[in-house]
Amino acid sequence: MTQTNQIVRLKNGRRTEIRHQNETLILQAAEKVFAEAGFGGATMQLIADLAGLPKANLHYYFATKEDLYRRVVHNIFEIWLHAADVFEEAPGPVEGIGAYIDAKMEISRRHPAGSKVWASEVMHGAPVIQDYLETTLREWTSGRAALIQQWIDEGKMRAVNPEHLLYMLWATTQHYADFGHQIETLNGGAPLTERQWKEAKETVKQIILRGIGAI
Amino acid sequence: MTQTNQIVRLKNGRRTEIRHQNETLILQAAEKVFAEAGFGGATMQLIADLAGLPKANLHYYFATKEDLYRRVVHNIFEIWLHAADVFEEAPGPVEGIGAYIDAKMEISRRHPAGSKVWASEVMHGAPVIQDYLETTLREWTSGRAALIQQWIDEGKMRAVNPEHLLYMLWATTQHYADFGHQIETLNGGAPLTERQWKEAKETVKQIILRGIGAI
DNA sequence: CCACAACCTGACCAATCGGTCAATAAGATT
DNA sequence: AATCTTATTGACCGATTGGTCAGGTTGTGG
Repeated sequence: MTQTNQIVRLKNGRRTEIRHQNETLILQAAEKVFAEAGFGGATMQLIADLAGLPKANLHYYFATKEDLYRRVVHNIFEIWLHAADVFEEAPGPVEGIGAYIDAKMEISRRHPAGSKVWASEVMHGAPVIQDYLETTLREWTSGRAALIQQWIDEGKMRAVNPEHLLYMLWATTQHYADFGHQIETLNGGAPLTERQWKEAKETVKQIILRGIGAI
Repeated sequence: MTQTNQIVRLKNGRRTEIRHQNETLILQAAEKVFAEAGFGGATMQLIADLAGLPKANLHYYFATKEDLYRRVVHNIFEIWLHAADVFEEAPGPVEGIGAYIDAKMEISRRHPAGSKVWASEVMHGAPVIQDYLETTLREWTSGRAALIQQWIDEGKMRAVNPEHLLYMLWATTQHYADFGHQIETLNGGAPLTERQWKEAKETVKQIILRGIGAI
């Protein structure tokens, strides 16, 4: 089975490459349009125009608008989830939470569109990824909450509710993507500079790490 | 002019009452639908059904979908803005920021739909309230930032970037409305209880006030 | 070179959208 | 009771939507 698939893939290298390239192109355009207009406001025509393809071509690769949307959301969810790998290996809250804040701030900076799509999906009741919330995310959360509790028991930080601390981390870091337009407006219409991003990260880390008594 | 208007209003009491009642009814339904479906996903028919009125009746009170949406957003913005009156009268960060967190958490709890509409509007580039961001909100923000800076100068709290502190306050409190569905899912599918809301408020206040060195 | 499969796309369609309008009902004014 | 204004609504309309499909092109294996 695996061998056959590999042979086919080698022989059809050109074909699968075309498919992969076009799917990526469409997914990137879709992420942008969904972020800017929301699921309801986005149209297949807009996505097609941004991708530089005829609309019918989109439906060749993605059967429905919802299928395309689902793929976009799943891609973001993966990035979102793996940003927390730094959490596990850390010896304590200073390193673990500090690195997590850095990682999530970087996601907000590098993938603002994806973050908005994710926020929008959850805000509208998670019609597409409800099962993920109930399985993967729930496990992830209780795992990290347990780790935080362990740090508390070991005297590495003050006793705070781990769940609410996690919500604070999500909220604060995600804010820089979701409300990026508001921040930019309040910043005189200009995006945050390299220095300002650094200051944002430092401020958030300082307040939270000090707030939980880790430093 | 004023006297004439008053006479007219008294004489037309019944009429203006009908108008006021229907506008309120429509605005409440619209807030809910816009929050659940976004501007693009919301339809006048859905709003009409939720309000229990024929669609044509909506257009009698609100010329266009955008007019209706604009009114919903403005209403939220007013609530949002006046929540910060507590800020000004406070002698220091413990009272000022503490009360502000309480007020904003209460808004997230009592007006989750409105908060989502506001978040959605900003997330999509504030097409309707961009002027408000550039005028009212900008003044409001620089005013509060100056007050925070004053507290810092008076030694009432540590030196942190006031803007980023404000963003943290907005993000954290608003999160309980915008991501309420996610929180509810992680809470076993049940809304936060009275006790959990209280714990959320306390955790947020503790971490932030301690994080800025105010307690 | 042929046959087959994957890829591409202009033209088209039913459904739904925001919005209009003429006709009617209800309330207020004289 | 006559008259005027406001409120109500079913029927309707042009525009746009997601999605389909037939027919053509391109790449691949034999």
